[in-house]
Amino acid sequence: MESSSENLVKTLLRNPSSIKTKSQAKQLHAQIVKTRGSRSVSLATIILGVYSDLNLLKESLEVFNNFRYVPTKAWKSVVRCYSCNGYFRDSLACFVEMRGWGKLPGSDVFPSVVRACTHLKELRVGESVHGCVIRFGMESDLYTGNALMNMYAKLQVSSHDYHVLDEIPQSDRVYSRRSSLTQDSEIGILRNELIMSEKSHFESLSGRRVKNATGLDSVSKIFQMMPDKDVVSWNTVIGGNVQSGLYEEALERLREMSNAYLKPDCFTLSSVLPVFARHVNVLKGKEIHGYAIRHGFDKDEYIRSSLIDMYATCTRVEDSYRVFNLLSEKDDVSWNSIIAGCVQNGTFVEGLGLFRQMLAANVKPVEVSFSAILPACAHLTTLHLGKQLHAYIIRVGFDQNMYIASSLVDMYAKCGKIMTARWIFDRMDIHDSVSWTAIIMGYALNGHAREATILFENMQHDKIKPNAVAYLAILTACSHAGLVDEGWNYFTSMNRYGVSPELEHYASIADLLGRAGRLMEAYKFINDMPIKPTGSIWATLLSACRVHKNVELAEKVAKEMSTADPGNMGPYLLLSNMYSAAGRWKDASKLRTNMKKKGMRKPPACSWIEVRNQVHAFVSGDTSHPYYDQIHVALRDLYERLKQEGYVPQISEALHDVDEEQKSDLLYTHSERLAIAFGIISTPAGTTIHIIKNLRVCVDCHTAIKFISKIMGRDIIVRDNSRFHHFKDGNCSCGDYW
DNA sequence: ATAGGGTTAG
Repeated sequence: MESSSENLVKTLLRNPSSIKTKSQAKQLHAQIVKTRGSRSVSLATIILGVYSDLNLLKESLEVFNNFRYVPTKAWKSVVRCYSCNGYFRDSLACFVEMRGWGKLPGSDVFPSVVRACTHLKELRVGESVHGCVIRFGMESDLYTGNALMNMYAKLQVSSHDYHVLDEIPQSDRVYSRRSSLTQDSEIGILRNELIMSEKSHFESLSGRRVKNATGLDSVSKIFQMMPDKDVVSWNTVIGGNVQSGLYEEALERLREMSNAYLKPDCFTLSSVLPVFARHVNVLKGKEIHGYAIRHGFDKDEYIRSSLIDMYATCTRVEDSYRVFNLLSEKDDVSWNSIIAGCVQNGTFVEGLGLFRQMLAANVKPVEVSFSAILPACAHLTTLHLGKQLHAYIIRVGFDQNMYIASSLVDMYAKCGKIMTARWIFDRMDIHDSVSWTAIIMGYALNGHAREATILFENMQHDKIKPNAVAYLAILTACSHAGLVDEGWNYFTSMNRYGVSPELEHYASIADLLGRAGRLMEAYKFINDMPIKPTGSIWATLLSACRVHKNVELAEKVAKEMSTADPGNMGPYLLLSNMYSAAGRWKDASKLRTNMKKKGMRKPPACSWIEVRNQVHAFVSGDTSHPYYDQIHVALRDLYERLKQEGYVPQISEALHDVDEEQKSDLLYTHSERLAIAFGIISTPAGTTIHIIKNLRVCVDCHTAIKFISKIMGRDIIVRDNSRFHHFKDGNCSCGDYW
């Protein structure tokens, strides 16, 4: 009996990996202590190895702490065990101490150490470890190589940020943004020890990091140098390429992978699905979905989240919903995918609803959740929701996240709170082209063209090259302020900076010329464009014709427009309004009858206002609001005071063939006036009134609101469908130019 | 040792 168990112990000690459970390991340990005591260093090392391989941290540490002299193998076991249990700081600390004792690391410990660096987001430490790997000739180890690729894929900055970081010591940047450990003195000391002792890999190679002389990123470079590669290696390099936006490379790798007779698996598929989603059409995406189903991958939760995203990116949100509803367990990623899908496809209210459902389902929102939902508040101009989200963001400490900060800037700007937007912008520690563009567009929409141009220049001083969207922002600023020459200069400079103008830029210039009254120039510009003009470009010119009362050109443009975009009722509507304004009632009514025959209906003018966290909507001529009587009284009162101040209604804007009295009646039932009157009676004196309108403000309302701001001593901010008007002391920020 | 979701666009 005694000898047979002794034989078993011997067999097990010769082959420790045959121990598969905790109780087996503990029994063996107990047996050894019983028969041979606990003094044998080599036996303890074997036991520690067994515990460590089974991820038993507590047991491993008990053995480890009993050593008086720690053998190399024991160090390695503990480093591994710490890392596997998520104690990355301890793993690194142990590794540093082990190196301090002069112990030689190997392929059995590097993967864990690299993994610890990855999780701790310690790129510089990781690079030092990489240097160490090279020095010990372990770069050809499969597992170490895979771990290193994974680390660089996760921690290196993506290639489009690159120019920002080129000129600045990158270590500073990486720590200030990515590391949560900057203030952690313990790891700080650790880091310094490591960096002092192990020379950073890329510093020793070229002094240049991330990208190097070969033009390859670190991930691809390691991949190329690896002598043995398995599916994990391929998946990691493909995932890394996708993360850095190197889509072509990723797909090329995928082809090479098949040529190497390796079968793509779940990991491969969920890494490349986003590429198909963004660069190939729905059909290709469906094909991939089919492939996933045939190979049984579609039950994988990761694949499903990717599919939700893919269908949403291809504007097929219904299909996203279908996949989403199939999920048995919905985690944060699947929620965020469907929410982002809604928001990106313009169904903002649904997006907000899903966000609430996610919270109700006790799924904690992460950074991505907020940057996905904030644009919904921006587009809906629901400041109270945006503020609530902002408060939440501050409480959980996400306010320095680039994506979140940029969407907060955008949200506040779109809600007319340009100063708050600026405040957040100024407090960001790094700006990228997106955050710059958000603030520039914010100033543009709020009518502060000067500030927009200054920021546009500052952006370039900050070494950010303007891209197509940034140009669109600055052109918008110019066109809203009537800065024709500046706008034209920016437009012509685009090619010099390697940005080729697209349809939107041409549209913006056409708008710029048209608004400025240079109608014929605009007409010629549109006709001479290298791109076929669309209905919407003609529409901007048409509305310019209306503002500058050029009926002849308007008729011509309306014709062009209905050819370019036959289903659009815009031209009829505008033209009919112009006929009305010019007193050509017959032409107007003929056109309207025609529209009715074609089944076209005019969207109702609508304005809304937030009072005490509630949205109140008013349609033109609306009498259904519970406080309508008070609103009506307030409007009459206002009208009297306006008249005393010298306000004269511009009845041509009433656009209907009715007698004078009715015209002025129509004038003070416009939806924005209802909303403003309600705002005045339901908020304390002096409070700024924010109004949102779905159509452009008419000339008469614009004049009236200027008077109201003066008489009532109120700032009134009106966002119409293209910009903001800040009314103050009888003036408007648009300078009567809109 | 590997995977999915995010910001600007009249």
